[in-house]
Amino acid sequence: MNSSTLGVRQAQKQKTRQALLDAGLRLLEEQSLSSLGLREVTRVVGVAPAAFYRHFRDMADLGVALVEESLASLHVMIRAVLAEQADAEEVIDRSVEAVAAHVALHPAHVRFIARERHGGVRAVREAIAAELERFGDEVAQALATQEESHGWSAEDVRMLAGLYVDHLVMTASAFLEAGGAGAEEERRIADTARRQLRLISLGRRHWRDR
Amino acid sequence: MNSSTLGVRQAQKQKTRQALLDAGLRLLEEQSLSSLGLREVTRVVGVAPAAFYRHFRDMADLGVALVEESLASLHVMIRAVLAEQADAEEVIDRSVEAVAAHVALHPAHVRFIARERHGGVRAVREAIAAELERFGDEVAQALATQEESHGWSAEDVRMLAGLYVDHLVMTASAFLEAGGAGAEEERRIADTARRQLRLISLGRRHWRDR
DNA sequence: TGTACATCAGTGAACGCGCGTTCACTGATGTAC
DNA sequence: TGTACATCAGTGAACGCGCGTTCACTGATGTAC
Repeated sequence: MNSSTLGVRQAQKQKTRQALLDAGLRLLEEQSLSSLGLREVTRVVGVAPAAFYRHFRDMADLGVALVEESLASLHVMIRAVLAEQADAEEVIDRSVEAVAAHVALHPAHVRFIARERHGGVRAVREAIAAELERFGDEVAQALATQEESHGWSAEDVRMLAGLYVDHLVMTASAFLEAGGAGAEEERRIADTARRQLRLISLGRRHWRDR
Repeated sequence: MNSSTLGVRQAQKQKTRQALLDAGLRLLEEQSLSSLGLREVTRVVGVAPAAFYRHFRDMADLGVALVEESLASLHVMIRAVLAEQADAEEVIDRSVEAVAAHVALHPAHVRFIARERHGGVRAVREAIAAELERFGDEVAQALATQEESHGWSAEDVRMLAGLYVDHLVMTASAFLEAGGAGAEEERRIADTARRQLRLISLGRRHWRDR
């Protein structure tokens, strides 16, 4: 056994751990983390309740692990959008499409973040806040390199980045709630999101000549 | 006994009901509605568990009642801000001050709304969504009468109103989380909120000449 | 005003149930030689 | 390669506990006459 291939024992342990995370995420679609029980999770996975302790200290610990998992995929999506080189209008269209696609692909992850961002478990709230702050920093860094940000203070760029990140989370959870409501409602949400981004983009363009 | 003064019995019942709501709100500062127990609430109030059923069907029912209570005070605050006649910069300053004051005065109400807006109890989520939509409509109505909205479509005005309402909720919960972090952090949040509102206001001013 | 009866907010005991945590254990996997 | 021992992921039984809900009840308040 070398460092890149895990032994059979480690591999099996990882598998069980992932099964616990998957089961937790699934159960969290219909409740909050602070009411999710350890026995519920192990029952779904099909292991003894006590096995849980081989992987997590308690449910809050599992929640923090879910934060990392949930935001990793979002991170990839955001990077892709930021990397694009196109005019403002096109970036807006692509961003809204990317958010819609992300929600369709990872609804449980998005729901978990929206639900627990202000939820009842401190450790999880803090993990989400820290991660979203890193997102904001990353967006700010990308914005700073763009021509429209010439002459902006670092604080102003960060403020705009925060507005974008908040808008992203809002739009994602709007798509999520519309999940069952049909394509009509989804189009309405996408349309509103695009117009809001256009308005913000306009404000950005005129920021210098206030 | 006439219709305006309740009998002793009715008055006592109201008092107990309010005590249950107050206790629930207090207990929800450290957990989510979906994990709050009926017995916890009655224990704090000092009544028998079974007494709960004289007032609410279950905890979700109590939650819906808390939504109405929590948003009533916010409604009053928003109306006051909207009624103001002043230049944009002044309205922004007053709005952010009003939000900060509201959070300082009703922290538990704000926390409840932020937490349960995307929480695990459907009936409560829906009650909050419906109420925030009414807020949006009201803000839109106020915006429509302003000079800057001349030539705007109703849809565009409603889109802007939605942006303001979302920003309000975001800012309120940011103030809340900063609650214990000192005046420094609060000033930073107020400053960011003001700049974001200024940028949105700029976008609004240039919306027509896109 | 006084009396007889109706209402109903709150009681207290009881129920079955699922919870989180502990513990000594088992047996497959890993390691040393 | 084979053997003897160590490790440790997962087991299964047990524990005490608080939960939501039910029920017949009590006694203060309300109503009709």
